[in-house]
Amino acid sequence: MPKLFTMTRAPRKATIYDIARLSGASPSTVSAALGESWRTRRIAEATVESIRKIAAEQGYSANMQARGLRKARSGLVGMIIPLHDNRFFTALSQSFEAFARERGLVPVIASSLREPVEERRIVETLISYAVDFLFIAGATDPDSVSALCRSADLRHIFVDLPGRGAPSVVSDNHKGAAELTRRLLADRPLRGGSARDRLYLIGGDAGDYATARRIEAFRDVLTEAGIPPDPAQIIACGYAPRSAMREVAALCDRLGGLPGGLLVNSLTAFEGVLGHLSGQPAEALRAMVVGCYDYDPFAAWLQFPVHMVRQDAHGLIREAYRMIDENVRNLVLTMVEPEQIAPRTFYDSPFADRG
Amino acid sequence: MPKLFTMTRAPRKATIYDIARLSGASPSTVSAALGESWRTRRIAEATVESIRKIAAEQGYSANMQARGLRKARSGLVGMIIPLHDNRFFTALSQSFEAFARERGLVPVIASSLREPVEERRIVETLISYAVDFLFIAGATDPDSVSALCRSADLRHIFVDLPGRGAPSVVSDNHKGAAELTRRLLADRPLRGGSARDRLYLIGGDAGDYATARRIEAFRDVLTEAGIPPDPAQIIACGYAPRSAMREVAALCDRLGGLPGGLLVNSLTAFEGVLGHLSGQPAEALRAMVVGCYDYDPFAAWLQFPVHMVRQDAHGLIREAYRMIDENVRNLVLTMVEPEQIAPRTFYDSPFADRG
DNA sequence: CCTGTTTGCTGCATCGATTGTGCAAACAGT
DNA sequence: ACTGTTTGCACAATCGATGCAGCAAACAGG
Repeated sequence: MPKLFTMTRAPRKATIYDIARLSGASPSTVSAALGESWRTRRIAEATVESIRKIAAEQGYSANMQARGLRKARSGLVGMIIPLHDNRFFTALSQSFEAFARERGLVPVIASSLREPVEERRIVETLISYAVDFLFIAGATDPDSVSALCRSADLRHIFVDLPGRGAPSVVSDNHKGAAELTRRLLADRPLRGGSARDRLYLIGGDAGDYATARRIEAFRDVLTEAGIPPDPAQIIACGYAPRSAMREVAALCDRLGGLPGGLLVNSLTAFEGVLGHLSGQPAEALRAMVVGCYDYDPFAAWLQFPVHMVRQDAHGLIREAYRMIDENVRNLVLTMVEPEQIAPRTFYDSPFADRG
Repeated sequence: MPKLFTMTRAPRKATIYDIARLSGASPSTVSAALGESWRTRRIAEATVESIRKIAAEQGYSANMQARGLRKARSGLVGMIIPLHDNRFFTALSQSFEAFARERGLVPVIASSLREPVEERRIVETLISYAVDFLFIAGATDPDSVSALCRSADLRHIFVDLPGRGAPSVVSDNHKGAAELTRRLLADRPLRGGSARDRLYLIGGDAGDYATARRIEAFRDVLTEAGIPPDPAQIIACGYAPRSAMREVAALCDRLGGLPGGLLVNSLTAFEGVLGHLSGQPAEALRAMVVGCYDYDPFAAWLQFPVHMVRQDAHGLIREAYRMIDENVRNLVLTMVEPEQIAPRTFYDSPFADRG
């Protein structure tokens, strides 16, 4: 069997100067021939052909650093997400990447882990690399990010939470949460006869835009239903699984058992909630209604039914790209509708043929 | 309230030439002062201080395209994964990113959707951007990727599946699957009295390295246990949820009911399996043992217990970085041990304080 | 044949940072 | 005071691609 890979060091990558030498043309002609500009620069079609042939033989590909330096744009496009380990954000990533590829751009996805310092560092880094535009999903401090981007003249769009410094595309959190709350109440009308006979919202950060909207909707719907919520029914304890687990345990302690209903505000919080709930007897669980803002295919099939809301990640990203394509600069705020997913439903993602 | 953002176009970003002008020093001195080389270039500490002060005031940050062009490296590091929408791969992403940041590098993560053509395009693009090294997780054609990388003198490491053209770091799939199979058998010794009284492996591509190792282990353990498997017990129907759903439905049809046990070979396949299983009566489900290669926090709490295997994504990536750091060039293959996760277990990820 | 236009290409400066080389001024040694 | 070393910095080339300005040759029109 032949040795597949020799250890011979590859010769330096071919440049337009190499192709120029080989083809007898000048570097500027080669550049034009390999790019789009050969027509306007009146390079003979025959010349273009022969140059392209040689370039292909040499396995030429442009040095994007040089091109970027000259053209002051890189072909890179950035997106900031809080973390990779969450279905909603990975759905954003997947769509962001797909649309970027469609346009011949290279997506750079960075996760901030919701750290303001990290967030700024990432933006500064992406600016250093001259990304052509930036999508910001889940910034802790949108205004400061906008200021940074503006100072570098970098186009940016806020996704999932609105900023005051650039166009924004957000989920209709109020509508999604209102509808979810209604569904939970329809399932079991928790009129608050006792503290246990109530619906509790858990998880998220009340300072966050999305969470704030959802809490608002939660309050509105309960109030409309004639059962205005007690502040104790809203437990915005952050997104970390651990803390949600602690809080739901503490709640059960206070109540002397499971609450009548739980609206969990994020998948990560739900992971924690689950850690506690699953220690509970099955019949107790069945006596409870549970909802979760955000959809996860596995969470759809738990021991107890879970009403879920699927945010339209693909739609959010599509809208954001539309704004880039149409060069929208004003402070518009586009809403994208989320979708209610009934318990035990098989949902096919836009990348369902995936592996 | 003051207008937060004026529409005044930002002045062009400051360069070392601007800083040079402002500080009275030469561009080369500025470059040295702002970098690491000022000591060896004998720039007076006082000069360095004053230049850095001015640079900070001007919000200077280096143009990475120019630097990259000159130094022939970019500070970008690439990783290819099949897709974002899967816990195992996102865990790889998260760790890849964390280690990159630690080293001051910018991670570029690209998903190939397991398309050979896309895969090559991605590698070529990353080469154009002069990424400093590349991790390849889940290539469809490792040898061809290696050839491409070698032609550009690009260091690369295979992760999760071994390549013949570069060092590899892989999970010990055989061990993980063997142990999982044993656990399933311990739970319910399926001796194959009838076709229903058997363990079935479903999902994955028998041509894939990981799947092949797992199938091997599955066979080995059953054979050891004195119940050599029938070929019909191995259904490598790919990774797509839809196809797993079809296949498991077909299997149940053939058997006239649920099989005694199911070892699902990937999370995406498991999503599909679930779509079918969940239509089944609860007591039928409880009569079955289920295992899944790969871990998902929600899958841990389904209606029926699921034995899972958690691959050590963090460990895989750590090893891969170690090889880069230590400049390993020979064709080593490092194994990282996966971990068995008992049903209904709360597992804390390395990024558990996340949001 | 002579002038004006079009065609097809080359030369050169440029983007911003890095780095090898060179060169004064300061300083040390005798 | 005179030579040799060290210190501190500036100059200019360079990385690879791009695009403006310009220049021969071919060609058209009279």
